[in-house]
Amino acid sequence: MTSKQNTQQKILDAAERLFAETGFSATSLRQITSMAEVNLASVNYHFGSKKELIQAVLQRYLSLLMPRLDQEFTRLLASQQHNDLSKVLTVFVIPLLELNKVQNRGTTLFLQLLGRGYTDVQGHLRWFFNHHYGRTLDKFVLLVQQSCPTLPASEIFWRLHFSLGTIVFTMASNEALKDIAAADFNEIVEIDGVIKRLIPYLAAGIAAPI
Amino acid sequence: MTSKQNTQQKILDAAERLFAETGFSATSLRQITSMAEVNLASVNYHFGSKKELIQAVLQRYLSLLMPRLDQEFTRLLASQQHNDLSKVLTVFVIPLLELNKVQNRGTTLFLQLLGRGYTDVQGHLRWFFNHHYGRTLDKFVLLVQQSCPTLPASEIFWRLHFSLGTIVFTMASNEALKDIAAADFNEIVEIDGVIKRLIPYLAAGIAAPI
DNA sequence: TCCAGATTCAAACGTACATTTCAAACACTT
DNA sequence: AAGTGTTTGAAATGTACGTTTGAATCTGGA
Repeated sequence: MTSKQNTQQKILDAAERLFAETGFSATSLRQITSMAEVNLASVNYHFGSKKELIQAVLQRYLSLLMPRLDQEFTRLLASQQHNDLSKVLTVFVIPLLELNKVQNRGTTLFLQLLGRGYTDVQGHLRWFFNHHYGRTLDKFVLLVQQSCPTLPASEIFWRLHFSLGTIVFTMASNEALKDIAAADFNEIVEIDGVIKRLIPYLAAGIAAPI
Repeated sequence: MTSKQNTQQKILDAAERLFAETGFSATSLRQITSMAEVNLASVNYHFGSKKELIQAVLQRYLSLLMPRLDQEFTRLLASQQHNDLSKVLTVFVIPLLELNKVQNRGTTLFLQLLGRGYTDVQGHLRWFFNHHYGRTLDKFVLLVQQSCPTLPASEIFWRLHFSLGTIVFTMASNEALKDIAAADFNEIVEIDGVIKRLIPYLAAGIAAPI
C-alpha cells in the first residue's frame, strides 16, 4: 500500500518536471519512468494512459489552487466596494505563489505546465480545464470588468488572453530569462520577483485606453 | 528544372501550414508530403532533413521581414527626433502586416511559426534566430529605450520579453481565440484586428509606471 | 503460515516516424 | 536521337513510442 503511493508520487514528480521542461508530447513515458526509477508499465497500471497521467499532473495543482481562487474571488465580489485592478491581480497571484509552499518551485512548475497545456495539445486539456474550472474563471472576468467599467467586454476578453500569454510565455522561458538577466544586469530574480514585475505591466496593459 | 521549383514550393507551402497549425515536431513529413502531393523522399532530397526544412520555412519569411525591419529601425534611429512608443511599435508592425501581401495569411502564419519556434523546440531555432538577426533586434531595443528614457534598461528587458510572450502566445492560440471571440461576442477578427488590439495593450504595459 | 489481491517486472506487440537506397522517369544539352 | 545529370518513386531500414501481457514478487489479513 505504501509502495503504491510511493510509485504514483514518484511518477507524478518526475512527470511534472519533464513535462514542464520539454512539453507533454515530447516527453516519453520511458524518460519519466527511468527518472522516477519505476517500471515502464507502472504508468499504465496506475494512471491508465499517458493522457490521464497528464491530467493527473495538472490536477495535483489545480485541485489546490482553484478552490482557493474561487473563495478569494467570491469574497471580493461579495464586498460591495470597488476593487481596483492591481488588487484583483494581487488576489489572483497570492494563491499562485502559495504553490511554492506545497512543493519546491511549485508556482513555476504549475505555470509552465499550464503554458504547455495551451501550446502542446489541441483538444482535451482546454476542454478539461474549462469544464472543471470555468465557473471560477468567470468570477475573475467579472471582477476585472468591475474594475474597468469603461472597457467593453470583448476588449477585456482579448486583453485577458494577452495577459495569459505574457504569464505563460514568461514562465515557459523562465530559466533562460533568469540567466540573461543575471548576465546582462547582475540581477538575481526569483519567481516572486518576476511576478512583482508582471503585475504593473499587466495592470497597465489591461486598463489601457483604447 | 521547373518541376524542381514546383516541388520545393509545394513542400514549403504545405509545411508552413501544418507547422503553424500543429507545431514542428507534431507534424510528420508524411503529412507534409501527402498534403503537397509529392513523394516522401523529396523532402530529404531537396532540404536534407526535417530540421533544415523547418529553417527553410522560417527563412522564407525572415529573409523578407528582417532586412525591412532593420531598414525602418535604422531610419528611426537616424532621425534625431523623439519617437514615442506607439510609433516604434507601429513601425515594427507595418512590415509584419505586409507579409500578407506576399502570401495569403502570411502574417498569421509567420507569427504562428515564430510562436512554435519558441515553445516547440529547445535549442536550434533560438540560436538560429539570434545569430542571424540579433543586430536588428538590438536596434529595436535601443529605440524602445529612447522612447522610455525614465525606465531602467533591466525593466525594459523584462517588459519586452513579457510583450514577446503576449504576441507569441496570442498567435499560437490564434485560431482558438478567434473561435471563442466569434462565439461569445459575434466578433469576426482577422490578424490585423488582433494586432490593432495588441498595440495599445503592449504600449501601455511597456511604459507602465514602476 | 498461507493465500488472495495488489503491484512490479521484463519482454513483446503494433504503429509511426525520419531517413536511406536504388532503380525508374525525366529534362536538357549536344 | 542519345546521353548525362537531376528528380521522382516505391520500398526497406532502423529507431522510438504507447500500450499490453503474463509471470514473478510483494503485502496484509485469516
